[in-house]
Amino acid sequence: MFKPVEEQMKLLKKGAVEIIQEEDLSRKLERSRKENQPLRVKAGFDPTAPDIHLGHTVLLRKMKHFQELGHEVIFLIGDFTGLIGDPSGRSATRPAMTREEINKNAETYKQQVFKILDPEKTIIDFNSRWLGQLTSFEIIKLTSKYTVARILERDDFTKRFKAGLPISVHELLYPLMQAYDSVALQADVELGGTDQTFNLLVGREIQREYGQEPQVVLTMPLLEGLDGVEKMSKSLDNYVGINEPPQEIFGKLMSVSDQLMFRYYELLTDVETEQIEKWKKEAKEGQVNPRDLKAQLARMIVADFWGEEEAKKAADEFDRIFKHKNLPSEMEEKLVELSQREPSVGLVDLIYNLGIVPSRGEAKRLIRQGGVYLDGQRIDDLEYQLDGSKPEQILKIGKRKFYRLKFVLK
RNA sequence: GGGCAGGUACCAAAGUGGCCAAAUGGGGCGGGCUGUAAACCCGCUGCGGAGACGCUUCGGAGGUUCGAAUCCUUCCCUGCCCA
Repeated sequence: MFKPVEEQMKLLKKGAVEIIQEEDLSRKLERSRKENQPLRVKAGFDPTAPDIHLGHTVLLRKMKHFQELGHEVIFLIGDFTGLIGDPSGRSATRPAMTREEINKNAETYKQQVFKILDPEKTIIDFNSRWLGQLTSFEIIKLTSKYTVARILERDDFTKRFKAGLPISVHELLYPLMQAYDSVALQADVELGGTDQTFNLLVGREIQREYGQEPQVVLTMPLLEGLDGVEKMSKSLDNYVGINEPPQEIFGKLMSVSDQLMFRYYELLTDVETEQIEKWKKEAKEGQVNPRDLKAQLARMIVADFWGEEEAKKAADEFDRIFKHKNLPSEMEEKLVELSQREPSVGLVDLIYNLGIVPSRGEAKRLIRQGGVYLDGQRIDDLEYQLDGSKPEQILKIGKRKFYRLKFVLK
């Protein structure tokens, strides 16, 4: 029932930064195959960020690989952390979340996560189930199994400590709590981002202390955001949310650099590494137009979340607007009411009043700089008056924003 | 509790009585080039105004001054050192 170990390893290694220890993983796979027992694979998630973007999917996709190979994947929601308020975000102490909030977030998580994971095969669990049961005696016992010096080895603790930034005691406890999750779940493998390496390794130590075979740690890279430099995050606004409309996802992916495109192929698709390398070479030698590769990538990713049909539509629409410079097939409509007697309105007022820009100054700036088109005609006159007797006009702001203006006279 | 250093626009950071709506860099936005690439080039980036200019801003409040981001008082916040 399980595929040969070598074949499994190949898929599992794709995109991974580190596997500690690779031999351990082979051995576990070997045994699982022999005993026909799936591996227990754990990945933890914070209950605070229910808005999933492509960065999160790197890990989810790896979980999916395990599922496809027949293993048991546990999607662990760190609700215990949420309940007591994890301050590691520093600047402002994060307020503790309520049970209701966490449950709500968990629901949102499920909806989004199952766009990638197989709902039939995914076990969702909450770590409060066991962490909430620990007695203070047991907690002390747990903390006795690790030393302060070792905890401080963790890179960000070291940095904060050296920089004189505060580290509260319970933050020191988190790696241990997370490690205990592995004990409770008897995890064979734990997945996480490279930023989690330390915590994942503590899991190995603690499992050993509790007489379990240590888990294999598999880390995935943090996905670079659209800028290609910073990691993808909502706060930097360089992300692609998986709930965004197909058009939006497609467009954002097309704006990515060629270099980043290959990276995305590696981490966000199941295209084999050899194929990607081949494309890389071909693109460099001019045999393939990188644009086409990018369009294909964008289409694959849209298809993951919206299905093949929507993806094709998004691709066609994209070509339509940017390759053939046509109007998009669907545009946001804006109703403009004008008085019968004087059916005209100043362009600046219009843009501002429709809420397209935050201030009149911004509207003027756009016009002055030649970013405003009306029915395909660039308008750079600040005084320009729109004629409301023409009931429908197309307003274009910048390269991507289109509005269908409908004038209503009363 | 004592001592010290700080809090400036979206972020970083200069400015330490008028020339400051505030240098510079990043980010963002618009334009050019292009493959809606990236890189690069140009411009814009508090609000109102076509403009002249006016108004609101440099942690909060109050004060000195013809004039304050800059000086004084006080309060709040952050970090460091000592205890």
